[in-house]
Amino acid sequence: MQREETRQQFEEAAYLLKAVANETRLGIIMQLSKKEEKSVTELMEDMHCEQSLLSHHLTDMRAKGILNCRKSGKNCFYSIRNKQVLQLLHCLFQQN
Amino acid sequence: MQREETRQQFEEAAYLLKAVANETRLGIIMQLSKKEEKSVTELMEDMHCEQSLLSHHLTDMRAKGILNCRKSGKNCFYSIRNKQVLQLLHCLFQQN
DNA sequence: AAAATACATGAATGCATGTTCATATATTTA
DNA sequence: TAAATATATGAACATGCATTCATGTATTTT
Repeated sequence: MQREETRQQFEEAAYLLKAVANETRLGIIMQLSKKEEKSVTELMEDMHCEQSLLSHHLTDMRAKGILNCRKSGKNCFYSIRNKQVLQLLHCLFQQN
Repeated sequence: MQREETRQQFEEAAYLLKAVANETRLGIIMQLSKKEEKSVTELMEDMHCEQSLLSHHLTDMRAKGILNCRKSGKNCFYSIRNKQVLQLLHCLFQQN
């Protein structure tokens, strides 16, 4: 595919898109866009999502640099690290 | 997950994201964002992408309502149908 | 009408992803 | 210190997706 720099940009963009191209993940990002940080339990309740499934997604998005995690006692507070996903979310849900 | 309307919005958004979350597909969209419409051969050359692979992606994106196809003689001219992907592309590659 | 061109299709394969279930770990509370 | 709470992890499985190869089909050119 075209110039090498462009190709790499596409690889990176595709990587990011893949990392969020999922209903549950978009839900997580949406929730975290509303409240700086939320615990897993909080997310579970907001989203009616099963603990284990949520945890897998959170762990994975964290590993991919999309989310941050702050531990505090029994809780784990997640927040958005890669701000580009916020723009993406906005772009997807803007009301034109 | 949250209110049903929101859930559905997320499903739709995830569907769109999945449909473009791929290096080759982003390349196609980028090319088509530069020139209203292009034939498969033209895309092949621009992208150094194998015919069959390209065709699969094109067919699929067309089936998903992202691209349009206009036949003319031996050629098939593809163009962008779902304009939202242009916004997405712009969002992904804007230079801040 | 035969050959060439442009594109699509389908099978096969391998890898990635989403989900569930069971279980582990760390922390706190009783 | 035992039980409860919050979260993570890993195996297992099913499904999806990207890619390649071989071949099909339609159109055009010779």
